Amino acid sequence: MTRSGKKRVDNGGEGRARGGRRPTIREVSRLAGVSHMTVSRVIRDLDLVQPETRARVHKAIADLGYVPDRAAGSLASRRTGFIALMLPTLTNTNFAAVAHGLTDALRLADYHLLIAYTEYSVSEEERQLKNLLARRPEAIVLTGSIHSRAAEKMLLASGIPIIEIADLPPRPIEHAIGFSNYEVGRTAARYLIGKGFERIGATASSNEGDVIDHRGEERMRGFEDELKVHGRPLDLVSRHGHAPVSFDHGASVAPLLLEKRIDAVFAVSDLSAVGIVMECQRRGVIVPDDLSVVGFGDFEIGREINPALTTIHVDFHALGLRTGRLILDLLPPGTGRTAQIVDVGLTLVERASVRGS
Amino acid sequence: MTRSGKKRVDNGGEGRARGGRRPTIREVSRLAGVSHMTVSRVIRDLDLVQPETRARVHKAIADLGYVPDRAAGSLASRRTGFIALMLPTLTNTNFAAVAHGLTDALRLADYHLLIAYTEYSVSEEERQLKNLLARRPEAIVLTGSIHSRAAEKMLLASGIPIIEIADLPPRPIEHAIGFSNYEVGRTAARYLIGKGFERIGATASSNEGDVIDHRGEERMRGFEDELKVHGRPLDLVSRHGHAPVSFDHGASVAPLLLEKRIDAVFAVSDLSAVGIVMECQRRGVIVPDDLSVVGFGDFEIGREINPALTTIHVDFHALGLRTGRLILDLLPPGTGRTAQIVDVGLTLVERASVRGS
DNA sequence: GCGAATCTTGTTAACGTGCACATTCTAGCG
DNA sequence: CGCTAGAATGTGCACGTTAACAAGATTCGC
Repeated sequence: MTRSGKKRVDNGGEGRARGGRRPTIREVSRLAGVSHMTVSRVIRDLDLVQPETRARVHKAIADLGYVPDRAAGSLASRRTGFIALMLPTLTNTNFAAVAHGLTDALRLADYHLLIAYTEYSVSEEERQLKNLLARRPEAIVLTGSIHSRAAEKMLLASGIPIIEIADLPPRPIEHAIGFSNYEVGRTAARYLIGKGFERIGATASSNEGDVIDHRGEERMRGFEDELKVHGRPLDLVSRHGHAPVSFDHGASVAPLLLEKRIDAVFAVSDLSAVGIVMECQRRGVIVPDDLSVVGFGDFEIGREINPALTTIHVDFHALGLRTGRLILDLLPPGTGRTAQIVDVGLTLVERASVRGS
Repeated sequence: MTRSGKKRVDNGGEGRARGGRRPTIREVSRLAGVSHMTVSRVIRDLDLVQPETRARVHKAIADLGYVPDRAAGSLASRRTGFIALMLPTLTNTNFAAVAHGLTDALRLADYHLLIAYTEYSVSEEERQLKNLLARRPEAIVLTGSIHSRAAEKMLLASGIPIIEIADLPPRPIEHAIGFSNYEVGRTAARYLIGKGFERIGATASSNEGDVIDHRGEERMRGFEDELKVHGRPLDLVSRHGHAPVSFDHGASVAPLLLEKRIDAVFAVSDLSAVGIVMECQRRGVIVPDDLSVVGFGDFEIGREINPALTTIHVDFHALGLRTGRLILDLLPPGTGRTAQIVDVGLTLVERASVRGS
């Protein structure tokens, strides 16, 4: 007991809160007349505490307004209860839906999401990743498949489950839950070719330096490859502006499409597609008679506009849920670490923005 | 030195990583041939380390792939680097913009946002709050002004800066950065009355039990009060569906508005307003000739639709930035704690969805 | 009614870092 | 050359919790 003598004696009272600082588990234990471990057991609901003791502890907790300190708990238990999530942006309702789905799956297990966003920059991803890993997340979820060398190295060294979502990389780092953006592009191209269109185009952002919408680019690649397979020219496929695309991107691209006398266009995102439709409205160009439009992402707005937007649907909320459940499966220590690759698939939703549908 | 003798000797090597566990600052220090404090200083960039020592430490960090453990750092320094942010939902680009703005302001200071969302439920807010406080955030940002008694108590007891955003409560808990939702409603009403409309309506969600869009309701209240001031009837103001409103809400509400032969309608959110405009398009009802529409929030889509939506604009990204900067001002210990109340104002943006504009 | 099993509670030592203070080293000065 | 101020680095412990194990209390079977 040599150490107790050195302790500051700034809280003579039994379990009284110390100057300004938040009460600790020991203060609760003193007030309740038990050891701090008993309090710890009550907090974590460990079921080995007698009802009356438990009640006494609960009262002390309430009286003091005690809130456990998870940082201390994390250190002792080596479990932080953090899941890291890295997204390109939050101002895209589909990505936000992923975050919601993940949270919904993890809520009961008392996990917290640590969200970072990269603005589509590979170097920013690396920077954010370093910050996130310092919080010792128990799993890390990230979008896309393009990462910096250093980022991949950090991920591998972290020793935690790594889940890439919203794409199916050819060589996933570990787990992957998503769909093939390449197939999205092919599906769109096949659909438009099947509808008998002659002058088929596509539009996306151009990739400038570090800022790359890799998944959008995959969709473009699939689209182009499918055109090639059918012996179609690629000269109507174009890239403009910087990632991410937006309504405005579509609106500003529309005149270029019309100039090229395109019959049908695939936009790598509904946002852009909606922008195109709106600009056509303004110019008296009839969609789908004069120009047919296919988007991607099945954003809510696509269902509301006139004509309603034909698009390729992916259930992003479900994707988040699924990811959350995978994490819950993976986390109990000793769980086998065979890599999971899940294709959640995609659906072409025919609405009215394509002629002949 | 009685304790060192008891230490486990599972890492005989100098600074070699221990079985599966991540390297610690002490392993780095051994490899670099310095004390752990020197490493700590290098990590935190404290400028009292000789260049060559610093280089040696950096090399050791790189060789081991060392990543500092912020949970341990938090415990020791009593500073977690967390800012808590509670939003109704993330799938609303304006709230997402707040999160972006906040992150942008805090990025350099190495803070992490801890985001929770309440789905517009007061009890869920309380639950989330308890979880958040266990992470010992250094400040907490929350939306709106309605909280449970227990939540307010926890907030006050936390001892950290509390910032309510996106509204200006009559009696803020502490700081507030936002605008008056009540004034939004009044502004909309004044505008429509000024334009000479006779049959003026408004639409919002109805509040069911625990799930309340309080800020939307404030806008409605302001709208109604202004109608009253001008001796107008309130029978065209109605509430339908549950929060949050959406495009679909507007679309399903539109027929009811048309049935009532309303001239002009204020929707508490652009999302709903856009839905109304789209449904009118479908029914051959001309906006603004047959029905004028005013929204709120200035969502990007409102600028794209035809006719473009007249709305009330608030810069949510700037609101987030401003909040971040306030936090940075507030955090250095010893900073005066006079409550800051900031009105970021609002602007009516006239576009084409109102007749006579 | 006594020993073993079980249930309940307590004791001690980590967890990995930062603070406060102590110590060593270096340069400058008379 | 000795002394001192200041720069550079080191020592010991505390931060608030949980894991592991120990010990006391209670129950049960025969």
